[in-house]
Amino acid sequence: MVIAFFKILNLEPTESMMNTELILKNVCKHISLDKVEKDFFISLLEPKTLRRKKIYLQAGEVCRNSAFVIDGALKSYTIDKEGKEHILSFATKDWWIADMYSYISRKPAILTIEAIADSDVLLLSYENQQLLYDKVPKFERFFRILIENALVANQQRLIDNLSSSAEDRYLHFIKKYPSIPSCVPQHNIASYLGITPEFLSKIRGRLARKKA
Amino acid sequence: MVIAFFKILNLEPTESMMNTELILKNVCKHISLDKVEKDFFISLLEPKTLRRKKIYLQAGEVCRNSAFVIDGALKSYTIDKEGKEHILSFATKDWWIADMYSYISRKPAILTIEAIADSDVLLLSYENQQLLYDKVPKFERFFRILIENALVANQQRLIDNLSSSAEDRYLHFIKKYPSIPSCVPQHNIASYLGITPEFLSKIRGRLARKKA
DNA sequence: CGTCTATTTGAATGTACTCAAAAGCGGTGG
DNA sequence: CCACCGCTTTTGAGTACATTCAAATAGACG
Repeated sequence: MVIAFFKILNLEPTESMMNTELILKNVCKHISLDKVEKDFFISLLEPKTLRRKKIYLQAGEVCRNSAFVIDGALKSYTIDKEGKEHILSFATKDWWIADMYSYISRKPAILTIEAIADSDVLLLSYENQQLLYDKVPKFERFFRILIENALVANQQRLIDNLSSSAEDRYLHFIKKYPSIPSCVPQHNIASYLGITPEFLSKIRGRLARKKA
Repeated sequence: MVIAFFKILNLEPTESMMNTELILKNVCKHISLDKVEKDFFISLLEPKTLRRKKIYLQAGEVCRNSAFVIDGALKSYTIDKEGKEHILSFATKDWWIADMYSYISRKPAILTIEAIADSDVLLLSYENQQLLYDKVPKFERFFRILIENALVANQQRLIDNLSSSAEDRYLHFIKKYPSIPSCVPQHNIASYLGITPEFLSKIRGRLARKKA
């Protein structure tokens, strides 16, 4: 909540306040940047603080930004015709989140994005991203790689959904994302796995009994 | 099967034989190319003909190429521990197919890719793709967009799987890909939808009776 | 025409869901 | 500090959706 603190004092956030280290490290995993490029990139970001339950993007609006999570946790989800929430993705520290469809097509978002916990994010607007592509073409590569990885992860998840039981999917989830269960309510995890909260509870009961 | 014909005669396929129009049109939907760039791109492609049931990529091997389908139909799938096949994607005319994970990581493929019908494809090797990125950076953009679209489609499918019944998923599928049911056996569609062939048959029976 | 594979049909079963109610768990105020 | 509130999780009984297994039909190809 560092950024929030400076916001309250009504100071312009500076680089040091923004905790740019994390995002630069994230980018430099895939491309190398010199000082000027780093500074330019950082200058395009807008820090933002979200309180728990704050809806950052409402389905129906155009998603104008990609958000990089510095701290906290967000979720993206759809609401079906019966009013049920289905979580497409979580994003915690060091992850990006957006309604990809809306962001790239400039059409109304299908997803709603909401803070699960108080969160600090850095926003990169679509316009700034295009600017970035023009001035520092390396970023085409960075975001291509980012999306490639997202696609692969998504495909894995799809295969998982097609081939595994709810129990196996849950076990796989807590193994792959051990940090998430601690910061996300259980019924959200059920939604992500595509099962009801009641059933997830029963699975957990069964597993606990099995272990004992 | 034009390419196959020339292969039999042992002639080097030329541009005109390769039906490059389709792939160039596919590329030029997103980036514009001059003659030299087009020719260079085409020079990096390798035409290949696959008979029905031919396994083009075996899980465990490294996926060295992306395949663009000129004609025919392919599927990518995994086999689970119980020996059941789960189809991740189909590819017909004007689509790309690869084991994305293996292709970008150079690690053993998770997916097997197989021709469902006799097919003609154009292969772009990983090395040639890197070459292409170097010489014609616009292609970074093209493949980024391609993957963005693939990611969005995948996310949609995931949401669909989380939120809809098998019947709704089937209806959605035949609406979205009306051309596929005619060239793909029904049990493959069941596998894609994540249900058993028997159950898909029952759904179809129910729908037919409903309509009448 | 016979063989092989794909699809359909039916009965029994299992996995996951619905609905309802109870128990747990922070917070907040008296 | 305890009592109460709202929200999440657990538990249980009954139900629905989808699977398994087995057998019958239908289609495709030599």
